[in-house]
Amino acid sequence: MIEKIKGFRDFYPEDMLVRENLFGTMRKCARLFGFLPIDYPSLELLDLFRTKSGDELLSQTYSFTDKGKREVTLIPEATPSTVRLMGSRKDLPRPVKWYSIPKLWRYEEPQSGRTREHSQFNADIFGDSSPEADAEIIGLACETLESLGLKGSFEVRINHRQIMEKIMNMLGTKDLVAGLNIIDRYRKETRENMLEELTQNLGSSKNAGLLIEFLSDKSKASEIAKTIHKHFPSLDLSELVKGIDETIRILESWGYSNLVFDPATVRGLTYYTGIVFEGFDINGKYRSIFGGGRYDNLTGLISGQDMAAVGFGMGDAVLENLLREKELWVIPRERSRYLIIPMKEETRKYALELAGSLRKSGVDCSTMNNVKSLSNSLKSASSGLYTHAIIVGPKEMETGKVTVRDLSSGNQEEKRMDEIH
RNA sequence: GCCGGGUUGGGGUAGUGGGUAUCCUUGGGGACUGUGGAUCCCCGGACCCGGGUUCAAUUCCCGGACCCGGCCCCA
Repeated sequence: MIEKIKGFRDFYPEDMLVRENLFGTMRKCARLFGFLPIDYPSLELLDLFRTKSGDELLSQTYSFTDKGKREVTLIPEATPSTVRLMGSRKDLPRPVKWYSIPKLWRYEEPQSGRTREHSQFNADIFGDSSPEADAEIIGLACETLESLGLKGSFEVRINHRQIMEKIMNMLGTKDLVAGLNIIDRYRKETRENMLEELTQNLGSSKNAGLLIEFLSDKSKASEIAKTIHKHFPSLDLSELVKGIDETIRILESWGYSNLVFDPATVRGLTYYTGIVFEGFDINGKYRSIFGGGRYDNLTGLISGQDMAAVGFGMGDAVLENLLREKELWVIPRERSRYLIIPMKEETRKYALELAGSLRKSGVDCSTMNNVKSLSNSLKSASSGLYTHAIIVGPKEMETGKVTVRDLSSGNQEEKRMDEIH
């Protein structure tokens, strides 16, 4: 027996039926918001990811040199490929709204909610820098989770990169990127470590203390201005706050709740330029369900043409953890699956003919291809693969009707073929 | 890359420095000849891998792989 590769997953029908439904919901929601599907290779030149990231990310790619001596990698994220597609089609009317559900790979130690191969629902809007576009992106993420039955089970933590940059600069940061990186670890570190690292970064323990007070002040999203003013009364960020306020107002008008302003959400990636956000389960038990933000400069780096862009990614692993916890990881109620049971040898051919015509009319069915006692046949039929059994014996052949048995209730009735669906 | 805990048929388990490795379940076959999705009978299937200690290792020791979880990092 050959083992499968570490950190990769097999999926059996009982999970695939749920997963297909999950991805179906994502596609349906994307289309509701006016996004169109794209896809791209699983393998790309490593250079595509060099552009925007440092050695750290590159060391965590599933990469190798191919037979043509090219450095290639299984794609670790969706955005660079999406941007590459965007850059090759300068004829498209904007805004461009695309979604995809690629498999992504990362060479890291697997742990809860993180595997080496996962699927990620990804959506982006290009060429629209408005607060409305930000709202559409976050709204799509929210709508997807709500469609899955998670309304009220998650919150969206929202922040803005430029707000944080202004604050960090005011507090005297010596290294903005490093500073944001420290903030990104806020919920994982002890207060002492935070204070020490931020004091180092800001060169002032007083300012580090002020910043920590601010970081811990998660508030309602509608009160961003108030919260910032409370901590930094001298700072005027009204222009920036205006945009993010508008985004939040739109989201609330669409009925999405549990939006919070969280100064500690900054996202690790360096390329974000505007709004940033992450979705978490309300108990904070899992890693982020989705995350994203505005990255107006990245398209320029990859495609040579600057373009506004905002997007998010939502992985399947954490989502599955959460759905299982909420007992929502269930095979959806769907179309019936019939098993046609021939009672006698002489009815086998009839059973096959029946299957043929049922399929022509769009009914999912299989035939049992051997003849056993009826109780044994029903036992086989009740393995969970089928919702109904169709019993055909000499009697049915004569009358032209069949006996249809509901395998969950045990009820059965005589039906004409055109009554089966 | 680092740290902790695991690993016995497909799934769940019992047990042991020595003989045919336990039980349940699932799977296959049969009896039972149109409704007991039962019952009964039969069959298949496992000690993660490598090295060491030992007369003898599934069992003890070391290493590795994989699984679960944590760190780092987060796309």
